[in-house]
Amino acid sequence: MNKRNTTIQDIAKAAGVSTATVSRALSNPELLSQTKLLAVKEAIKHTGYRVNRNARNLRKQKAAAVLVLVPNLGNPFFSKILSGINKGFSGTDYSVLIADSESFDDKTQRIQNAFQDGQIDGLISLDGAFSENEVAEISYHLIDKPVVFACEWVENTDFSSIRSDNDSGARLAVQHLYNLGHRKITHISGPDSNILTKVRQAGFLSECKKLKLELTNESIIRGDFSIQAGYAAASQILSFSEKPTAITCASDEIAIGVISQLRKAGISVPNDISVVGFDDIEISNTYIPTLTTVRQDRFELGLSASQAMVKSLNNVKPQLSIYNKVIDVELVVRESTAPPLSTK
Amino acid sequence: MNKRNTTIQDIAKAAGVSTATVSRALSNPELLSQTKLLAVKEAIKHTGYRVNRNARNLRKQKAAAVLVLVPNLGNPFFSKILSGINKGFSGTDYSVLIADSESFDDKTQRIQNAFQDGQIDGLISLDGAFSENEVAEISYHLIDKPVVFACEWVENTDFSSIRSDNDSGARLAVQHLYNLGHRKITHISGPDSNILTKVRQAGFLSECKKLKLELTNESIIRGDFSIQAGYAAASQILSFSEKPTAITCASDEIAIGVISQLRKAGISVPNDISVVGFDDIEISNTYIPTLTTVRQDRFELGLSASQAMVKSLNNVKPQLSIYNKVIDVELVVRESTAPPLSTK
DNA sequence: TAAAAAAATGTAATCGATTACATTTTTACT
DNA sequence: AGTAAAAATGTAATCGATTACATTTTTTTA
Repeated sequence: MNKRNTTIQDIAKAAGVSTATVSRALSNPELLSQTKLLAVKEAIKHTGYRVNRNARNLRKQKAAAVLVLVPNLGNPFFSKILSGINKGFSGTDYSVLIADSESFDDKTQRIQNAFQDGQIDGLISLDGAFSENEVAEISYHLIDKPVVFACEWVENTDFSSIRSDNDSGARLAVQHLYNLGHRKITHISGPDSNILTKVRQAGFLSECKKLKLELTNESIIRGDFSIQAGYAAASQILSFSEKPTAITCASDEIAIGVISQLRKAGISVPNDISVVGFDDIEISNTYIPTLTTVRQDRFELGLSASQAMVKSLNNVKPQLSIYNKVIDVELVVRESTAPPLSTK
Repeated sequence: MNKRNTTIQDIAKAAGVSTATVSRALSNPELLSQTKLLAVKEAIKHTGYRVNRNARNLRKQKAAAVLVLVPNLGNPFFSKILSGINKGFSGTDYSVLIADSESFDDKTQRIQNAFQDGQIDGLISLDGAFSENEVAEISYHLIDKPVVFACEWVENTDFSSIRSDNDSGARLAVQHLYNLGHRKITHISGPDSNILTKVRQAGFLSECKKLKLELTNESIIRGDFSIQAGYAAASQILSFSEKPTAITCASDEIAIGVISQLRKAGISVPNDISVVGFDDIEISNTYIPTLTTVRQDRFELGLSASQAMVKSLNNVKPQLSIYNKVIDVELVVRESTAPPLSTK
């Protein structure tokens, strides 16, 4: 089994043609006569020949691979996005490399290296946490290399991005609560620097204003996206003199943390306080109570991102953000929201 | 920025040495005199030169990449394992390719192709669902190519594998319930064909026998690892004339499904029935009730697998399973288990 | 200090496919 | 039928690093 590899030379000999013809049979079959094409195909089938990627890539100066940068691979939130990305590349002959932002201290460097090493042709980043400097670095060194942001993105750049309609999502949550009769709503936000947080919070505030809901400095609690942040936020809320009747969260994890902590304090969701999450992660549909939340189509996010990347790769276009897409979100009403006590 | 790449020739010229010397400076610096080494290093630093992976790999007949086969990328269970795998390869110059078993119909073919194409040097499979034929295929064609199974594995093969101590896990769950006073326990198992299921179920049965617990044909309910399977199992249990006082599950998802469904039928966990999960996924610690479960160290699983792979890769050893490892599990006692009603 | 051994360095072939350019064959047209 | 245009095919250079083998330099040894 392990002599020398079958090469294009072998095929050429077997089919009685030149190596150029074999190569053409592989990548531009329409250039060949039926006769030769058939002969080559026959020889290929017969020997089980497969092209050597390294040789092809070296000659073509391609990597035939794309790097996916994930902020934290251990976080299950990203798995569905990855799945979508993978789907988008199946059928193409690109490989998907996955890297975890957390695992190296200079991700900009790491990205540049990967490009320079000829390891990748493009970058899909689920991580939007890049400083202005870093973006400048990337833009400068990676001119005409395709970069697509998925889920998160970086403000004021020309990079393509595929994102959920976070603004609408935040508004839908408020509207839903408003329609149930809630008038005092608190928003638990994510980390300051995060773009999703900003947009969702802005949507929340804007919609509250639109509905003429009172806003105080207790209307926003800052956290991160974690369950622990939910715990902390719940504790804060418990200390408020006038408690909200409803809470919208920047993530489902926060929502779960909040609910779990409120419950420990004897406050029932949704009887005493309603809670809306964001994302619709796996567990939301089976948590007790099941979670009313804003669904992001994570698979679609990944799929669209990879499709945009494939297009970019084929056109060898500069990174002008030709491929931007905002994906609709949807409010999923479940058990964690109900009319406020006063109206019952 | 985008002229010709800096090559080893450029460095050679700049440093006043031959290309061979530059190459040695890169991979066998100990062969060089300080003088030349320094000159080369200087030139490299100065030009920002990076080796072209395709050229190197072509010449060395390596891919410098490993394929990770995931049964279902969309399932968050795998993300922590992936994270561990990634960690294990950071610092090496191997890339990690990820593929989703679900996304192609003939995974054996896919694996072989990846090897033949020179795309990968090794395979880490989180997917243990290979038929005898498939294993034979792989063994035959991939002689001396390293293959490591992580989490799942295939019986009666020589492939390396890193796995949790599933048997102990199952036993720990039974012992815990037994100690609480439970005498009638039902196990909700996973899909028939799955190796994890088999081992956990065997552990359950064996431990029950050891403790002289009565076993009936209602002692095992077959499902899959999903929440839905938990729903279904709960419905079945509700129909039993004599209900168990405790349930052990082949996964946390099942456990959550069971709890959620029992609750809808007015049965409280742990007051009426105790439930133990398996895995300790993210949510288990915040589900209501928080879940007593058997923790698998998924990160460690991935890390060990990648370390075994790196070793195999370096030794170019055949796939004799030199690198097997069983990782300890741990029972995490939380709220979903309590003494049975009768003893209260 | 000369010869032998060891260390350092260089030359050039090599990995396997692609493709610019050259040549041959076929088709189309007058 | 003869020629121009188009299609098919071939030849050989090329992508960039590695390494077998050859050669030079340095160190060791007698």
